[in-house]
Amino acid sequence: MESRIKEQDLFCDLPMIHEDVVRRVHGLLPPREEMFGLADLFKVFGDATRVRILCALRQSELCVCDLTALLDLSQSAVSHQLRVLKTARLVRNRRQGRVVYYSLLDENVKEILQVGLEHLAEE
Amino acid sequence: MESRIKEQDLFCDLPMIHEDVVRRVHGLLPPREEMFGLADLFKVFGDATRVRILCALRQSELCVCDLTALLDLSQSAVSHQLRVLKTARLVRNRRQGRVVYYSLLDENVKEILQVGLEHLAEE
DNA sequence: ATTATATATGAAAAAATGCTCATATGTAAA
DNA sequence: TTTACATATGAGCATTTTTTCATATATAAT
Repeated sequence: MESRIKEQDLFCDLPMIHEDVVRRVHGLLPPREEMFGLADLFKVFGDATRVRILCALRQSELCVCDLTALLDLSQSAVSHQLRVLKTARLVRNRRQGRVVYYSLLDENVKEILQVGLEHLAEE
Repeated sequence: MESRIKEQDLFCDLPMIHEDVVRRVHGLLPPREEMFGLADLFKVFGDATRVRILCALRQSELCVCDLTALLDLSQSAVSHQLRVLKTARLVRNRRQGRVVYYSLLDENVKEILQVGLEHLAEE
């Protein structure tokens, strides 16, 4: 993955650096793990197929077949992406007979989509 | 990229599909372009290096050299990612002499980071 | 039990992404 | 104008990601 910041690496060897600012910002950064987690979270949102799935589930619980119909993708591709979404804990599912229904896990997921959409609207 | 949804593709040929629900959800989906734009937006947030850059810029305007010092990356890598961030209109820059300072473009970017961090905290 | 159907999954192809290296550009100082 | 330095960028490589294809699993109906 990536190596830890060592103290001697905190500042580059160039003369024009703003040491004081860098040191202060470094102290205010979220923990490393948190930033990596944040990137991983957004990464899941960063795919058109998954966004479309999430937007659909925002309206209603849907089964895999429903989603396959809505998106122009193979059932396999949809299933694979649903697994990604479930692993990331953005959706949950329940089985009824041989049909598996998916829905958004919580309001937070809706909110993230919402903030993103609002950002796009403001341009 | 991806082909348009044709009317005959709206429903798959399986018998157990919930036609009514799918049709309703289809009408409520954001425009195709918007969902693709949303995915592209989150894609930019979906990388640890860029998230770290954004978290740093959340605290203060910084020059490329500062960022290179904060992250354990090459100046080239930082510059490349800054270009991605700028193209996505998440950061802006100003030149002062030969130093280029970067900062977040607007409050919206902070907000997106914030919502993401809050989601992580709720687990 | 056998067949049908909805979903899941492994492997491999295909596509996208991020980094490094070398080098270019732009500005300032000598 | 020559040199130095901060930043930018193109090309190539390595890695990751997403899709497809074939097939497996799970449940229901016959």
